[in-house]
Parts: sequence; structure tokens; C-alpha cells
Amino acid sequence: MLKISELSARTGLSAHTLRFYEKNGLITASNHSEAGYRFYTDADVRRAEFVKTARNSGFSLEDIGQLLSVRVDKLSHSCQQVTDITQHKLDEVNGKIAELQSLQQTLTILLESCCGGPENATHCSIMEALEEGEFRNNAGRETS
Amino acid sequence: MLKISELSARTGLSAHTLRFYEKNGLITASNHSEAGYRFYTDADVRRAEFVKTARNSGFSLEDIGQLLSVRVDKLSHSCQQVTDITQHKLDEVNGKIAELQSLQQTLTILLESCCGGPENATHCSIMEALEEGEFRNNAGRETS
DNA sequence: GTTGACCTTAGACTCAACTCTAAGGTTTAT
DNA sequence: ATAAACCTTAGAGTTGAGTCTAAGGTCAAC
Ligand SMILES: [Zn+2]
Ligand SMILES: [Zn+2]
Ligand SMILES: [Zn+2]
Ligand SMILES: [Zn+2]
Repeated sequence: MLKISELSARTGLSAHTLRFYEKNGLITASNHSEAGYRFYTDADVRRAEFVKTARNSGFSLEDIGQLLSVRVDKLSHSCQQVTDITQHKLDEVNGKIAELQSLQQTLTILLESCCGGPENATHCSIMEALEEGEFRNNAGRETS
Repeated sequence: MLKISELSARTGLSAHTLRFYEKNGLITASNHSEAGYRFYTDADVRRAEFVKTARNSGFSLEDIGQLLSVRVDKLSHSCQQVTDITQHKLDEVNGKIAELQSLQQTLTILLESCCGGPENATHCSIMEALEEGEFRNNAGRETS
């Protein structure tokens, strides 16, 4: 039976976070002292570690809630339900990567066009590109 | 002289957003009617378009504030200051991409290991991997 | 028998960039 | 002269995942 600070030490999740997760239905202490202190069993520890792993894998707390309900009753959930959650997350991640790569390209083109030197910015091609509004594929070299 | 709704139509930024940007020092109307209505000049329109382009390039409002101060006084700012802002943003974007790619790999490995079928999740390898906690390079095939 | 470390709760605050609401004033057209 | 369509402000709400505070109760050690 661990106190909250001990579970915190085991999992690396802060006591605050553990209480927050409890409020959100993810992790509950199986036992309580008379005074109301939380006491966590080994099963609680495993559940908390599962939550932490899932969180580190990028799942949202809502996703984790679903994964946990699979976990407590594997017989009435299917592999498909699990892959659905995972695939959905992967789609989301892929989407964000694509967005960021487009941004990356834009910024790279901007950077390549500017001399980056100590001269004043009167003819800075980054400024010109931002002024133009169209630069995703035509940022020219510094003029002058 | 454009009213706020007209500037909104020109730029695609909502009137709400334009007022919000004003509160944050990005875009101000050069003129006002007696009753206090904002009236925007052509220069204001260009400034607003600059802000919009910068925003679409991924710059934060704070970054945009800095870019705008370069813009209004190019002589006392250098190309280097502009590249610093841009490079910093690019580093940030690259960092996020790397994080997401690591997530992407994790999720892909998880997905590849699971059959995704309608059978129950008793031996689901995604669940097992999350239970294990270590799966970034060793997620095995579904164990029957 | 009290200090100090720990625990409890409810609820406020953080970040960023909006987004919306309430309550009211103005302009334009009919 | 009145309704519709616009404008103003201050300020609250949204999102997600925490993070922190206040005000107090409990427990172990010395
Ligand atoms: Zn230069
Ligand atoms: Zn430059
Ligand atoms: Zn399966
Ligand atoms: Zn499976």
C-alpha cells in the first residue's frame, strides 16, 4: 500500500497530476485510510504505469480513458477497437507533421534568401517576402 | 478608409481578431470617426496583410510584434535580427517535427503488431506493449 | 506535545490565440 | 421613426493538461 507521494516517486507523475487523473476517472486509489488518505495497491501502480506509458505514447487523456476500459474488460473489447484508437492518433500525428513540414519549408526558403548579416534591413528579402504575401515557392535572393 | 468589417473582408481576419490584435499592439486603426469607429488606411491594410502572412508562416504574435518593429524602422534593424527570429522559429518547428516523428514511429510499430480484427483483446499486442512500458523498439507480433 | 513532513479539498491560474457575450451606441434605409 | 445592420467596450469562455494555492487535517519523531 503506497501513499500518493510514494506512487508519485514510483511513476514520476506528480501527486497533483495523480489527483487530477483521479478527477478525470483514470486512476483511483483502491483503499483509503480512516482520515481519507489515498492508498494504492500493486494493481493501482500497474494501472498508473499503463497511463503513463500511454501518455508518453501521445494518447490524450480521453484516449487513455478508452484504452483503460478495454484494459479492465478485454473480453468485451476487440483488437479493432484498439487499433481504431491508435490509428486515429496516428492520423492526427501525421497531419500535424505534414503541417509542420510545410512550415519548415517556408521558413527554410525564407532563411536561405536572407544574408543574415549586420547590414540594415531595408532590402531584407525575408521582410520583402512577408510583405509580398506570396513566397512559398518563389522567395528570391537578397536584392542588392 | 475602411471600417473594421471591410478590413476583415479584405484580410480574412475576423473583426474580433482584428480588435484582439489591436489590444496586443499589432494593428491599430490610423483614424477614428467621431463616434469612435475604427477607420483603416491603405497603410493599415498593408500592415494587417503583413501580420496575416507572418501568422500563416507560423510566427507567434510575439514574433510578429518583433517583425513589425523591424518593419517600421528597417534602418535601425539588421538582417541578422530578422534571421534570428526566423531561425528560432525554424528550430522550434524542427524540434516539434522530431518529437512527432518519434511518436509516429511508436504508433506505427504498435499498429503493425496488432491484428486489428474483431476478436477480443485478451492478447492484443498493443495492450501488452502499453502494459510493458517498453516498446519503442521491441513491439512483437501478436502472440496468438 | 510540538515541530515538520505529509495529506486532504475546492478552486483558481497557466499557456496561446482566439471566440464569444452582454449591453449598449450609430448609421442607413425605408 | 424605426428596424436592420453595423459599431463600441469590458470581460468571460474555450482548449488540454496540468500546476499551484489556501486553508486546514494527520502522522511520525524527538
Ligand atoms: Zn541582408
Ligand atoms: Zn535579410
Ligand atoms: Zn488481435
Ligand atoms: Zn490487438
